[in-house]
Amino acid sequence: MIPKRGPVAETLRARGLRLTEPRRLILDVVRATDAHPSASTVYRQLRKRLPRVSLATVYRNLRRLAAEGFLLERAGMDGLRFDGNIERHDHFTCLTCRRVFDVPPAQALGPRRRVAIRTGFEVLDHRIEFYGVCAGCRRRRRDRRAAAV
Amino acid sequence: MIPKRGPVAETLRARGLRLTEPRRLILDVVRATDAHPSASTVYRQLRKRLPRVSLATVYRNLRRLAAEGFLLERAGMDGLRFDGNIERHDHFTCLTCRRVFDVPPAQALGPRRRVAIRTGFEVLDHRIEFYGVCAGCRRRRRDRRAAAV
DNA sequence: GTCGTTGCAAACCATTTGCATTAAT
DNA sequence: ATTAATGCAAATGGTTTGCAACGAC
Repeated sequence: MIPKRGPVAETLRARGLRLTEPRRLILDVVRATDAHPSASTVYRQLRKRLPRVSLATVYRNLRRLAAEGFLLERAGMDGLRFDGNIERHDHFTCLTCRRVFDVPPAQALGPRRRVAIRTGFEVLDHRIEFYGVCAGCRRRRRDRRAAAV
Repeated sequence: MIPKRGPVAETLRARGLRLTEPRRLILDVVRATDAHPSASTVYRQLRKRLPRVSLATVYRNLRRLAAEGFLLERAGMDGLRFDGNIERHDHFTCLTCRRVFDVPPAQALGPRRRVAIRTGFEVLDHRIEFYGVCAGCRRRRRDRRAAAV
């Protein structure tokens, strides 16, 4: 739970921004999950705590919070997503259930340097997206197979 | 230029699909560039050759061609993009000009196996997204600095 | 001739914006 | 008191869909 006074409030204030109730709760909702929610998912969650909030406010705050570095904005195949985890990390997308999981960052400094040398580009950052079948879907697949026998 | 008869036409026919003029030219347009065009960019290009074509046809074909494996569908921060290069490869996004460049695939089998072991997920594929400043933007930046002196 | 595909227009849906009002500082 | 932020409603813009006509096979 983000307090009304604290590092978040101060950082915002220093930039002429205010920690309003909707803003505080929106950051709260996104930080509380690792499911990379969409704006409308956040909205649905938020309304439980703040029934009069508008979807426009959710959008405005998600973008603003991302711009200020409190959240990460991600473009998924299914639209805009928000990530409360701002640490460096990679992602794993389950091709079966489509869920996106956080995974600890890979040490891919090798490839990074290689790209720089090959292309003359200045490589500042990188993310790896892994694709496959998550543990739950593997189990389900296995069970289904067993049942078919 | 994709011929009316050839591997593409045959693969499509085998799946009950037809190689129509719009479809042929759409695949052509996307394959002719490495700029990861959006639907409307493809549309603009296509109309030069087929003035009566509709945007709906472009969308329908891009999705269908991607579903059939002739193109890759990519979600960029600026919407849906299509990639005519279906070989395994990674991407480099210039943080200055926003362009996305293809880069040869990195040998990241190490990280891949590591993720599998750590998470119990079955990792089938992965893509690396690199971010930084491309050669053109670096040069421009350098020139601007030189001019400022 | 069959049936997948097209063009057109309307529908859809996520996201954004204008504006009068509210609330954080 | 000042002015950023909100709720609401309307607008926007990219993407999809229904349907009659068309065209690949």
